[in-house]
Amino acid sequence: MYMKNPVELFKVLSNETRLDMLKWLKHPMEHFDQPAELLSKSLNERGGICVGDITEKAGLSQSTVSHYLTMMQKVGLVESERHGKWTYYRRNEERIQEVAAFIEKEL
Amino acid sequence: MYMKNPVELFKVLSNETRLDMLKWLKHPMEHFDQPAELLSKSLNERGGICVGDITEKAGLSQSTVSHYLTMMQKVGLVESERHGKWTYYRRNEERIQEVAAFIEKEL
DNA sequence: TTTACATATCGAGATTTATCGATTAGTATA
DNA sequence: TATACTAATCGATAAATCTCGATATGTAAA
Repeated sequence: MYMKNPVELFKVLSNETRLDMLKWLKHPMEHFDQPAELLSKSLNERGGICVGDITEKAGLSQSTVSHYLTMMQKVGLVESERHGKWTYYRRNEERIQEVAAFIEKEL
Repeated sequence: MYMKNPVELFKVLSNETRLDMLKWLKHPMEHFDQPAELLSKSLNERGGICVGDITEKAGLSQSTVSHYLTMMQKVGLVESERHGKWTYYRRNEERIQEVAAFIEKEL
């Protein structure tokens, strides 16, 4: 079981907005339903959502949201992919299951 | 799945000492092995450890450790039982498994 | 090659958490 | 009941986190 720094991970998880973001990214279609002509902007081929859309949904500043996403990426909860001007973020489901397994067996 | 306030829970988990305490309480015999004549002070019938012993092990002040244990109890990670002058704390294994299940299925 | 736009980073003030020593509250014993 | 001891609470300071606006960086289009 690999869990390098549980404290950092839990710090990232101890914020309402960041938890919301994980939830939104779990079901992007439900939370980011846009007109069809905008879908190509919002959703890349693997379901990632761009920072701008997440910012709008979160109701916080762009800098804060970008910072949050970077934190989440650093502990492996999400991964990102840049396409042109946009950076798309999506959940790292494997990592999330690792976290669950860590708590179940090692906490 | 019952998880009233995940943010509070994760806040409690985002501290090295509190994580250590959970680990110590998981295997009390390994971490609190005392001379036989002191066992009755250290261990109550269900494996709880008293605040004094945890304080000594943690290397923080008594007030801090008591505060930490109270936090952990409030989110259900541990439970306590008072016997005379001592309050014995032990893990709430059911709750910990609930947390794992929450992350696995709902995060 | 300017310009425009999306995201990332920086610096700072407000809020929250960590941690202590001192004190208070319970409990048992002399 | 006076004393001693364990744990909980209180008040305060230091450290960390939250969050913003401003600025910088990267990319595409004019």
